[in-house]
Amino acid sequence: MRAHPDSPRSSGDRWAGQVYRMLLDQHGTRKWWPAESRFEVMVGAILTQNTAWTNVEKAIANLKAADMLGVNAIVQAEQEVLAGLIRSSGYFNVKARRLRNFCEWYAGQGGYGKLRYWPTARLRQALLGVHGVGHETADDILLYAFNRPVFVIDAYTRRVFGRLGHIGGDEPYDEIRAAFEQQLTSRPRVFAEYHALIVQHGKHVCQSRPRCEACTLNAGCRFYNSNRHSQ
DNA sequence: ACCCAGGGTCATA
DNA sequence: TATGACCATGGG
Repeated sequence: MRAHPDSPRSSGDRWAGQVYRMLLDQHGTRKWWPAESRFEVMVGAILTQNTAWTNVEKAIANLKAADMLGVNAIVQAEQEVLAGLIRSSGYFNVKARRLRNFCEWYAGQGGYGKLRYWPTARLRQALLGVHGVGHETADDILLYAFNRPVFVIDAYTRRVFGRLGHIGGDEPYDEIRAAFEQQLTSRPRVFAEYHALIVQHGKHVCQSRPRCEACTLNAGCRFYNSNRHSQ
């Protein structure tokens, strides 16, 4: 966040905190990952893979209406039925299997009551071992459901910070995550707020590659609010 | 009609 | 390690 005056620094290793301030100034604080329970967060994390959140909302509403938003209900459900309920979230056959895989693992480990005591690193490895749970999904669950200080990297993060020139954008997931976590104090609340701001902002940032030098985080930038522009 | 969205897995080189 | 194909709906 703020650099200690005496801390050694190689040039440009403190951008994460500064950008956070800028985004906060522009967009203000916002509550994020709307959900009524930890389990709903976990389900949402899987359903939102490469999918607009509005489509996920409908799927979750369907699960609730069918009284199916629970570990046991999902494990016991017929795949066709489950797939039908989450149809709006896209990739419904794949995601139905992923939900089941996750829930079988989750129940098998004793649920939140047991998993809450696992160290973050072990929990991440276990989550990544669930078929259908990758880096981002695992970290979504760690941050938003388990309240662990994990910085989530998504397509918006790569785009926004790639355009700012702080990263290339194509680095491996854990490399970018490490960069953020090393620059910021380890607070889940801040990480969650930051991720929300990045997503909010990312929707208005030009997507052209290679990045345009004139595209900045300033709302006054002539490319702000345009998804695409030449060069 | 085209492009994109809060990814992940698998086959291939 | 690094591409490409595939999964699929809904909104702009």
